Amino acid sequence: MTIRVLLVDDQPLLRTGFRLILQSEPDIEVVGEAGDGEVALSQVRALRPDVVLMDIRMPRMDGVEATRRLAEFDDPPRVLVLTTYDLDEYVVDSLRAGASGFLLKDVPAEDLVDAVRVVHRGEAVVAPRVTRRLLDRFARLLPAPRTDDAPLPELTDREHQVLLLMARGLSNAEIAGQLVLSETTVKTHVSNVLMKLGLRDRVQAVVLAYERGIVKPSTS
Amino acid sequence: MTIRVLLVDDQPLLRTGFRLILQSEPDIEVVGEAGDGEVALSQVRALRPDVVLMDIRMPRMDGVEATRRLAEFDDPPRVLVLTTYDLDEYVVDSLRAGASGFLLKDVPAEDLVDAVRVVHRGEAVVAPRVTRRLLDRFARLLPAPRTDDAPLPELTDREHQVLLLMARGLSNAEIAGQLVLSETTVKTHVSNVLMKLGLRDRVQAVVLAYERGIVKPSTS
DNA sequence: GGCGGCCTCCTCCTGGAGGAGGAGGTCGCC
DNA sequence: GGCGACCTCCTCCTCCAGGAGGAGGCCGCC
Repeated sequence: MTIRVLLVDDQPLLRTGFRLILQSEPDIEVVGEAGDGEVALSQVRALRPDVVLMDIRMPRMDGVEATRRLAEFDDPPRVLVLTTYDLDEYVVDSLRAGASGFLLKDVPAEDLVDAVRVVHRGEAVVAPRVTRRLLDRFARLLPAPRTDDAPLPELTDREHQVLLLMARGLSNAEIAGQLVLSETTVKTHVSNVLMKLGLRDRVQAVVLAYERGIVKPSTS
Repeated sequence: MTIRVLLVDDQPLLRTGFRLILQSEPDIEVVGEAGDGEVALSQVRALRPDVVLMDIRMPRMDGVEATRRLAEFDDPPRVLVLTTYDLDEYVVDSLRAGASGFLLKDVPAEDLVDAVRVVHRGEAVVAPRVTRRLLDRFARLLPAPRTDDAPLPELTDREHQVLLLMARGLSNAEIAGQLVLSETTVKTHVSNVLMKLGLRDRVQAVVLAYERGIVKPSTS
């Protein structure tokens, strides 16, 4: 089983270069090429590659848009984005579009073939220079610097457990059902949680749970 | 100029293994070891390493906390986190703490020394298996372009306003005070919000507000 | 003008939430 | 054994939340 690769770049010379590199690997097969995003889409439909090496800047349809369209395919190929510059927005947009990796075009041959194998097995790879920027940006997006001035060590396991269920919008009766307890017991735990955290009601408990990162959004 | 490395792991055997791998590289020098986070901090002060290989799970002070403290140093070392499992929370917490890389402990020797060089020159590296999860998570955090376009189109301005205050933990009476309304009116708006969104009570409204990104956990 | 959407406020009513104040149980520690 | 922390489950009580079913006023549109 070879890894079927499609090359997408508007510069024929670059495609040739990549083809030479990849073709010399026994487990990789370059099944086609495309010079813009639209051709890439039809090539993917026709050739069913496993991995697409995708340039960002291309005429007609750019790599980001093409990646986005590919993500809507049944059994879509993995997309490995290749950019000349490590520009943040390209990286972020591609990622949002569903790419599995980002490399710079000056990538060493060995790293390129490694990356093809990595994305093919469902993992992801990002060029180190890009990773740094990506992590910086990621860190800024994260729930916050977490000033752990007032942690919540005072909560017992049971109380913490109840808090988590509360934070998912469950009523006392539902929590009781979930934990196989009487509603009375749940009310006791809830009361203790509120008292310990200095809160008025379960609504504030939910707010605190999200603000402190005890529960995090986007689980759904 | 060699790269000065400090090994931090509570398992001496692992430290020895890493030491052997790194020591064989001409441009890398292992200047010290530490068995927990606290020792690591004093070692960094004394030895001024360029790169710290940091385990996550350790007694006394774990790797995440140690990384966070290191970030507050003048001219802090780069931290390369090593963990046994590719657990999401560790990754995210480490990055937030300021780590420059994240590797699994079963990393091939060659990749390890590469990673040390990469973080030393200010770039970053993440294990492919972890990268996939990280990117998925990152993608969810990003300002979603289309799914967020019409999350709650049916809410009127007033209802949306009430929802925001509800999501901050305010009671009906407090919302009424805030918006200069009667409590009755607020209750009407709340009821409408719940009905339109198909929710049971304000607790679920708060959960939805956070999950849909209508309100976001903030630094404050 | 009439109609519909939105905002405002009302009363009556039920149910759940949460506090007060218990009690019995297990477990680990001194 | 005694003590304290934790988990479990009571009862009585109050109060807010939320539904049902209104009503009047404003505004834009046909």
